[in-house]
Amino acid sequence: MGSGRPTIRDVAARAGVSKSLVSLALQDSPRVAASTREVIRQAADDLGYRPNANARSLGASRSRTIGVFVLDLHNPIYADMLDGVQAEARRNDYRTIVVLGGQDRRAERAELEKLMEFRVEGLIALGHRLPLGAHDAISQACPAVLVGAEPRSQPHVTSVSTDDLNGAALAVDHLADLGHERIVHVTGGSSGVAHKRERGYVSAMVRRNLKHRVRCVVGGFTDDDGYRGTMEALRSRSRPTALFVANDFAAMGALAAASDSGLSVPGDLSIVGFDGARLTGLRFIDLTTVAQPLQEMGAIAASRLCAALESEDEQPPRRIHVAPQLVVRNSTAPPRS
Amino acid sequence: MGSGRPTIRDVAARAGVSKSLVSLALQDSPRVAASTREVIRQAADDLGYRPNANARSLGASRSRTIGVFVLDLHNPIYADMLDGVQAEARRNDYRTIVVLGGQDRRAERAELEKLMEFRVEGLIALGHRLPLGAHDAISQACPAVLVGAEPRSQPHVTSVSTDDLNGAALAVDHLADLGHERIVHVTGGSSGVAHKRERGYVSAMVRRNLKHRVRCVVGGFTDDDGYRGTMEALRSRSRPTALFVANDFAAMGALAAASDSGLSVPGDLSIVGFDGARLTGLRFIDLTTVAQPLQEMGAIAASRLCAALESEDEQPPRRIHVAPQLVVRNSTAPPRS
DNA sequence: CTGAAAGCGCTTACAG
DNA sequence: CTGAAAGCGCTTACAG
Repeated sequence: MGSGRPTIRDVAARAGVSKSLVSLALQDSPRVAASTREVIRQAADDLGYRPNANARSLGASRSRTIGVFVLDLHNPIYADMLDGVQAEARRNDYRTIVVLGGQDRRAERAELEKLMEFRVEGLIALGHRLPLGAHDAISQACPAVLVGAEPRSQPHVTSVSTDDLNGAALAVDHLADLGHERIVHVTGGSSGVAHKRERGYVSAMVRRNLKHRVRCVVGGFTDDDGYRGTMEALRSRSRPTALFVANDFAAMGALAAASDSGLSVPGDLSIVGFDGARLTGLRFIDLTTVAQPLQEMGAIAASRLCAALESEDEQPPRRIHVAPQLVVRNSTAPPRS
Repeated sequence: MGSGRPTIRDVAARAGVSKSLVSLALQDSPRVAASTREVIRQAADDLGYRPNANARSLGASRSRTIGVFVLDLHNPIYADMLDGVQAEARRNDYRTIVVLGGQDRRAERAELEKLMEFRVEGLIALGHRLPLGAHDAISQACPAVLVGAEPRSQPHVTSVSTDDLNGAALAVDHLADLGHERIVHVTGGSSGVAHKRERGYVSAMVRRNLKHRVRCVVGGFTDDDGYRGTMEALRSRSRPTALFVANDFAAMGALAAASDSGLSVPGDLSIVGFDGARLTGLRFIDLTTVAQPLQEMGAIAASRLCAALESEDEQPPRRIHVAPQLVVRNSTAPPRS
């Protein structure tokens, strides 16, 4: 196929002009007469002409394409981020190519190579870490922005992440305002994001004069992790009345642990998650959570990246923080008096 | 950027051979001497050479790329399908470009145009319908396969879908085997897939001599739809003891409706979903469901498409059906005696 | 087994 | 405002 499709040359012939003019006209260049432009447009339409993106990239020596690496499509928060990225990229007249990570390292590298072979001009990584091998990509002068975390060791990468400290504070304040004191944190494990949420919890507890109540149990970011962490928290003699769980998946595990322990939520136990995946809004889940502005984060990343690509001079890398928002649903209530 | 990167010409110079030979060697052509090949490989490595996919597509007049249209990334079943597609495409040495639908029609068309501009050689659509405008793409001799439904009006499109009739039968048999008789179906609405599941339910009920118990209430494929449908089903004087719900999202709505009605699941009410999204395996959900072999479906689609692209002669379109499998979890049990 | 040449479909100075 | 020409980085007959 391919050779059957009309090319710029066919359009030129039909419009009775040169190829160059067709190219210019289709780019909306002001250098072509309005009337000519119309004739060319018409000819292109008549022929059902579609530009060949590959040829265009090659000819222009730039692809106007940005690569989007999605760490784990099974976590729906990335779908939201992706929506934001796509919309903003389109607005800036950039194409996107999305590839998936998360499986084995080999596949992940291969996907990244693919991006490089397409000659993407920039990279957006959605996830809590840069994809393996991204370092190469970046050092080869392809600007990158990480959405969802701050890279520890890549100061030259721009990042867009939620203010996790403040997010944790929102959760603690909400629970404390309801009258809870025995608020336990089921942590997210040892990642950077998890640590921040943990630190945020601790300082908020201190600020609320609940320093003596501070207690963390180790969890993680999966359903299982949340389940186990919660079970451990509940084993304590002075049972918590509320849990702040590191993310929504783990919070769903906490919900299950509560139920398995014969505790009703929010009657016996209040639970707050983190992330604001749409899923948590399902009636059956109905989880109070600290929502990240996911679409906005994607949009900001795309808009930054496009700006960096447009301007010639190097943009300084930045750590951009967005504000989380507490979404109160049915998993939290005042403690039983 | 771009011009800074090494090209085939740089590799040729370093290896002391012609560009043609480099091209051939990198394609693993048997026409180049093993020793030469090694020299060339080495040179390429030394330079950190990465082929330019755009140039390659243009030069070869084919892209070795297939476009994947994903209807709704927020439904996690598509992530599973996508895994299958990607793995199989890679195995066949095809690249994939994935684009997202589901928002407004304009955006959907634009995404499809993008695919065409990349000159994808084939199209895989993940969802219950072909994307708007796909008809153009297909008529332009780009073979397409639809995963997740059978297109009603496009006989020239190959499709891979679950045997919904049989799937519904699995659900009914499971419930009937447990001893249920008042099994109500909360339908998926008016789509083709929904109709098949409904028909499957009816014939299975008849086969089990439960014809007099057949009862459908209108639902849909969302959480809300399932909630409303279930509420209606429960309002009846002879309350059902079991529900077969059209998909997993709706089944989660059913779970919520049961809970809001003070009914325990599976004690007072058994619920079976359909799709087998990973989500349903979460402890807190723990839903018995008719699982589609999602990854396999994606893989089959990719493998068919690649085969069609390799062989010169037109492949006849096919309706491929895969077998669903019942996953028994904790939302079903014998009825209270 | 290897090389010189033409071509893929665009874009972009450069002239006019 | 318009056209002829060179070039983007590959691949692919065609010779040898």
